[in-house]
Amino acid sequence: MKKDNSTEEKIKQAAKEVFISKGFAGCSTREIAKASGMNVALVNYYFRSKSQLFALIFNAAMEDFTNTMVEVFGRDLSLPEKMRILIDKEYDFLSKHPELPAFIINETNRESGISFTNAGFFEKISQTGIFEQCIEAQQKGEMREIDIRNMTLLILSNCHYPFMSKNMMKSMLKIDSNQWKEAIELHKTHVTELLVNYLFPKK
Amino acid sequence: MKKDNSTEEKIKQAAKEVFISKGFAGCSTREIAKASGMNVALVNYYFRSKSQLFALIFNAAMEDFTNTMVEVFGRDLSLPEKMRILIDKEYDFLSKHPELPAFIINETNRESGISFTNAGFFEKISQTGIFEQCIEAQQKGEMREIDIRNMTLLILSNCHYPFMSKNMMKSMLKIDSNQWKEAIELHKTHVTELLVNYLFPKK
DNA sequence: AACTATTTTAAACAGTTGTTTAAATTATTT
DNA sequence: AAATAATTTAAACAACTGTTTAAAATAGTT
Repeated sequence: MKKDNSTEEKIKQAAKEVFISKGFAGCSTREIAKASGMNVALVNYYFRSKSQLFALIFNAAMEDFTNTMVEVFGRDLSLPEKMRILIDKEYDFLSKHPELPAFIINETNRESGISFTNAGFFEKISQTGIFEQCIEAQQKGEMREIDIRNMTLLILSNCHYPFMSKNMMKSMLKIDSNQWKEAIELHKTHVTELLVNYLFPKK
Repeated sequence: MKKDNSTEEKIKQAAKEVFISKGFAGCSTREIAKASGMNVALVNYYFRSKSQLFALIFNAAMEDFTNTMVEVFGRDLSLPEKMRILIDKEYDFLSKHPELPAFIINETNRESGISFTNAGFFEKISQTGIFEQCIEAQQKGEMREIDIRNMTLLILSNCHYPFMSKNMMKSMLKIDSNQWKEAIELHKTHVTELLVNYLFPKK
């Protein structure tokens, strides 16, 4: 049937890069076609429309985006251990994919944007048993009384924002890329202590 | 001379709203013209080009964006007091302008985007004397040994991200706008304690 | 009043946008 | 080898993009 399935894959790969770095509104189908070495008609031949191709990319990105959390929460570890490992893994992952948080948040905010099926994030997190583990830890007095939503927001804020704000911080603080890299590496240790100390205070 | 200076002002006001909510790439000059009740030619008559109008809006937004920090740091207060007031004021400000952080960060990340003169942010912050106050507090042992850049990043992460991520969080956590509002109000208190406790630990 | 400068308008411009068409090419099946 | 199906191409489409033009309308000056 298919002469060369790598055409479809090439377009998808190029679309991923272009969409994530420029956003839906910031690029054209012709740009994606050129980046993949194909022509415009092929983009719509394989994916029907710019919007449908985008939805594909977005949902995959969302999957990657929430993967680490689901994976780490699902392990058999204490909460402070999970927290430390999660932050470490998030910083690792985002060092390789620094554009992802801004992409997700942007496109989620775009009017008439993605339908955002949520891809069952809440359910996946729920199935890890993290909620029960938190409630239990709170009853034992090992964890601060904090809504799980606020805990999530604290984690995401301190993991995502440093990468999203790279260019802004470089300009505001007048630092170059090397200094930023140093600052980020140091920042990870601050964030870890900050969150662990706050969420699991020693009496 | 000017028949009606409100024309220029109307366009500027409409441009501000449209640019901030849709971004430079996400809107057209015709959309701005229509939003202001004027026509396309007038936009370029008063502002020469979409880019120049955008630069005007962006720089003003950047000014608003960094205002609170400069203002609070310039007061005659202790560092923990400044921190508490700053967070309170940031949450107040961002409740009224929730789209601003995402706008600034997005446009700062856009390729061939704004020249971003920085508007002397670093100098303005420096002139408040906050750096010296931090060093002094650290020498007295009242403040944790932390680079001022990392301190800044901690503050911005925990103030900006909650507002930028509103739609994402609503979807991920399956909550409505009222629940989000409650969560944000609560979050402010968490962030305040989190940061004050970390930066100014009691021995 | 006539004249000048400023503001507003409608129309046009060249280029780009997402998408579709129909023909050409290639692969697969018979 | 012939017939069928899948893939690729170049070209076209209508709508929209930022910007400019020249004429019309208005305001200000003499």
